[in-house]
Amino acid sequence: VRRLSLYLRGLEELEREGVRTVASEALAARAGTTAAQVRKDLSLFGSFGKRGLGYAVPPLQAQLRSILGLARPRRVALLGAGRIGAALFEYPPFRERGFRIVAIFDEDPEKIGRRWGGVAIRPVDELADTVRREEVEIAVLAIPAQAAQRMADMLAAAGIRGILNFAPVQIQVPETVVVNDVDMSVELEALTFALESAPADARASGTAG
Amino acid sequence: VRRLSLYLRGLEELEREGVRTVASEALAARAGTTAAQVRKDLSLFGSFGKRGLGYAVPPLQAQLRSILGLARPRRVALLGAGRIGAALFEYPPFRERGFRIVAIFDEDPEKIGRRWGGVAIRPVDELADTVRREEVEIAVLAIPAQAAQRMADMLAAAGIRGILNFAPVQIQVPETVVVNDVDMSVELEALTFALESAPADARASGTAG
DNA sequence: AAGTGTGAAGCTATTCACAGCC
DNA sequence: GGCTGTGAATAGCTTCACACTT
Repeated sequence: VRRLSLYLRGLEELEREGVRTVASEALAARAGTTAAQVRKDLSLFGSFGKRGLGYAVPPLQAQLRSILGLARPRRVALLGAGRIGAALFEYPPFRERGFRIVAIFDEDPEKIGRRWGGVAIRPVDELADTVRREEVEIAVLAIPAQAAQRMADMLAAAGIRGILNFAPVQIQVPETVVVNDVDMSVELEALTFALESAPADARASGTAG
Repeated sequence: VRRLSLYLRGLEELEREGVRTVASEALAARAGTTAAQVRKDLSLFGSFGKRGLGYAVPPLQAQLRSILGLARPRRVALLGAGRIGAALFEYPPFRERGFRIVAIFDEDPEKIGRRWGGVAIRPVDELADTVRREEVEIAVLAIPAQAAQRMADMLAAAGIRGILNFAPVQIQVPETVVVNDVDMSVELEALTFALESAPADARASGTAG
């Protein structure tokens, strides 16, 4: 599934380079996978290519955006105005893909009331109201582990639909909420595992899973 | 593989709670998986449990640390002293697991010469020397996409063994280098995909893959 | 009784190979 | 001739079920 997102990125690069049409082989190289994989993945959602030619870049881009649910902008709340929150708030790929951070929350009274690029940092007790008023669909959890479950409960109660969780803890949510975890120390440890267990035959790129 | 890392975290939590012994069932709950999965995963590396009792927390922790290559501290270089770099530099789970950031690099002359908690921000042309002198094993790439391949080439030439890549681009490295990609916008798009394709039966936690 | 370790079964994902279209 | 779409084959991963140990 997340390969689709890599294909979309590859197509954006190709478009910037002025390429109009692309073969599965070339797209696979950009996404770090194989031509057969690209074709299988895409054919799962429809027939987008032309035999003998390849895929037309702009239409396939539009298709992928639609499949990935990026056809319309998404309203996002950021929880946690610390360093990770700051990094995510300014992260260009988010806004390029249509994610709009419309609300920021923090528990630190020092931070509450400040503004980041026109968005006020609010106290957590305004969460439910703000989520509803601003029609927030997605929350990004950039807070310490011990606060994560509490915030997840409030978000679920406020009717959020998805959570991108950067907190290094497993959160429990009702079935109505989709969670995706991004765990940076797990990723770093996957790397040391690969270093430890394959110091000789270490194969490149993405093998650290 | 990255479940091992989640088990380790669960064991650390359990130790803080004073628990001495744990069943696969309970550990699975913390890691968001099943008891059978925990037993399979662990049995792949040895027999760590006692039938009828479960796993002894501290020894299993030590075993997992060793399997994950965390037995000794790892010397890390941070490339990119921007917002993402700042977030990662201060990220407590990294230092808790024995990752030591011993060098920081950036291309911005404004930033070069500054210090973050005693570590100087250096220009990129000092990279090879510093990596060797400081015996850096791992690099964290927290830089824009267009600079990533260039930095990866320099790191590979300097003899780095692993790269944790936060840049939203696929980098090419020689076989001697292991790369692990962390792509935040891919993760966010995996979430919107799940929202789009399963608005009704959305199952919780980790389903967004 | 409680709970691991593990073969076997079941399932999902990837790769192969090639017919069919441009 | 080049390249997609896709069944078939393969590989990898997860769940099941239960013998066996404490």
